[in-house]
Amino acid sequence: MSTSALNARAGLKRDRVRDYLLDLIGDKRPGEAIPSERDLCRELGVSRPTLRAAIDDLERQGMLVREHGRGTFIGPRKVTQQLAATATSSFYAPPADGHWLSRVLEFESAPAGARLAHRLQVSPADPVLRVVRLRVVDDEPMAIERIHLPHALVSGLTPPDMESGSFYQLLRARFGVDVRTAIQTIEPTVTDETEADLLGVPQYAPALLFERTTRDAAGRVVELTRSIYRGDRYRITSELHFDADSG
Amino acid sequence: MSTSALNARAGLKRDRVRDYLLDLIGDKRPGEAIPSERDLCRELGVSRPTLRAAIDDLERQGMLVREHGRGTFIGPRKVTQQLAATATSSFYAPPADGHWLSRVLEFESAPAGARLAHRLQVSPADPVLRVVRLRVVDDEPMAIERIHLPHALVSGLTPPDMESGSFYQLLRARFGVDVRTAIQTIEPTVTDETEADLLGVPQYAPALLFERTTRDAAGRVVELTRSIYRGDRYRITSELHFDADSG
DNA sequence: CGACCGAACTGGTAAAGACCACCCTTGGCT
DNA sequence: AGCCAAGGGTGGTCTTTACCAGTTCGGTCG
Repeated sequence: MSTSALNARAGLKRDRVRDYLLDLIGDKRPGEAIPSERDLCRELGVSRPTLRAAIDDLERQGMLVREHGRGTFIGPRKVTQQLAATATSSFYAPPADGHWLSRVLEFESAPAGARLAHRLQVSPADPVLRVVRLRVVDDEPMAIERIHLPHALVSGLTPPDMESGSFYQLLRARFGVDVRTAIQTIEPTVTDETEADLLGVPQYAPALLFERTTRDAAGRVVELTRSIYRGDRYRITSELHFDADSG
Repeated sequence: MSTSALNARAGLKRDRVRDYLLDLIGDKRPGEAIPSERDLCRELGVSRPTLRAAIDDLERQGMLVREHGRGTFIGPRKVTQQLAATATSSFYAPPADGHWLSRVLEFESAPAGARLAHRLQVSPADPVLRVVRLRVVDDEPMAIERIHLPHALVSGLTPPDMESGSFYQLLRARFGVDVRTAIQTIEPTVTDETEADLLGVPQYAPALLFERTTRDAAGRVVELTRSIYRGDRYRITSELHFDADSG
C-alpha cells in the first residue's frame, strides 16, 4: 500500500506466515481448530491466497487438516506406533556399487540445549557437534544427513574426515567408539525448498526421512541423525521370511 | 456476474488446464521447454495464478521442471534405479496392537495379461484374481492394498474372506498354500486423488508404497501386492546391529 | 414440538494486476 | 576482440476482489 520502500525486503511473507502458524500449532492440541482463514489474514496483514499457500504447505506435511465448511484443525499426532519391530540384523545398507562421497555443508559445535541433551543423554551445556553433509553417489546427490554427536566423543574431528570413507569405521579406529546398535525409524515425507535445491529435485518431491539413534557397546548415545533420501533414486528392499505368519 | 447459468458447472478450470498441459507434455521430449506462463494464460484464457496452480501440481509429480528466469521444461524420465539391496532378515511386521479390518473395494478375476503373467509366473490367459481392499485400524483407514494372485490357487475365495483375520493364515489353512518368503521394496510417494479420498488425507500427502512378491515353499509366486500406506500414521522402525560396520 | 429452510459462518476456486528476482542476450564501449 | 551494462524475457510473490460450495445452527412455520 501507499508510497514506497520498506516492503521490498521482507524475507517472504509466506515464510513469516508459516512460522506464525507453526507457533500456533505448537500451542494447541491435535484436533483443535485454528482461527478461520479470513481472521488470520486480518491478524497477519496478508492476503488470503498468501495465507492459503502457507496452510497448503503445512497441510501437505500433515500438521494441519482442512475441512470444507468446518474449519482448519491441528493434525493428529504422529502415532509413532511401534509398528514394526523384531529386526534381528541389518536390513539396509548403502548401495555397494556406486562411489559414496560427502560434501560437508555445516560443521559447528554448540551447547546441546534441552531437546538435544535429552536425546543424546548429555547435559544441556555440553557441546554438541552438528554436521550437515550432502551425500553423493556418482556425482548425483542422494541424501542430506544431519548428524549430531557429543563433541567430547570426537574432539579433533575435522570436516574432511566426514567427506569420504566410513564414518563408523573412523569412530572406532580414531576415537575408540564401539558403535554397536542403532534404532532407526523411516517415514515418508516430501522435500522442502532447501532440501529440494540440495538434492536437485522439485520441491515436494517424495523422500524418505531416516531418523537414527546410534549407541556404543556401553549403551551411550553416540549419534543422532536425521537424513533425507531422494525418493526417486532410493528404495528399500527387504526379504521377509515367515515362520508363523502375519496379516 | 452478468446473466446466469452455464458457468456454474465447469469441471474446474485447473483440471482443464492440467489436462491441456499433460497433452502438451505428451507431445514433447524431456528437457524441452513449454510455452511461457503468460503465453499459456492467453492461450487457455485463464489467469496466471490458476495456470501456476496447475503447473505446481505437475512439477510436484516431476513431470515439469521450472527454472527461474529461463522457463519451464519437461521433466526427466524417472530412472527408478535399483540402488539398495542386501536385505538379510525380516524387519517389518504389521502392528500387533490395533484391530485391523479391511473393506473390499474390488474383487474380480480376469486374464493375467502379459505383464502380470510375467510377474506372477503364470500364462497370460490364466485368470488372476484382483482384490483391492482398504485396510482399517480402529476405524481409521491406514492403507490401500492391491493384491493380485493366481485365481487357481484360491478358487472359492470370497470377499468376506478378505475382510478380517490373517490372509496368510487363510491361505495356509483353507488352500494349503505354504507362504514362505517375500521380497518387498518400499519407496516414498505421494497420494493421488483417489488414494487421498480413500485414506482421508490430502492429495499429495506423503505415503509409503510397498511392493511385495510372496512365494510359497516351492518357490511359486503366490501374491503380488502393491500397497499405499499413509505417511502420517505409519512409520517403519528397525533396530540395527553392527558386526563390522557401514557408512 | 418437530421438521424445514435460510442466514452466516467455514474453506475452495478464480481473476487481474503489479512488482520482484533471475537469466540470457545484445549492443555499446573499451 | 573482449568486456560489461542494459533490456527484455522468464518464473516468483503478493494483493485485492469476487463468487462458489459445503456446514452449522437457529428461527420459523407447520
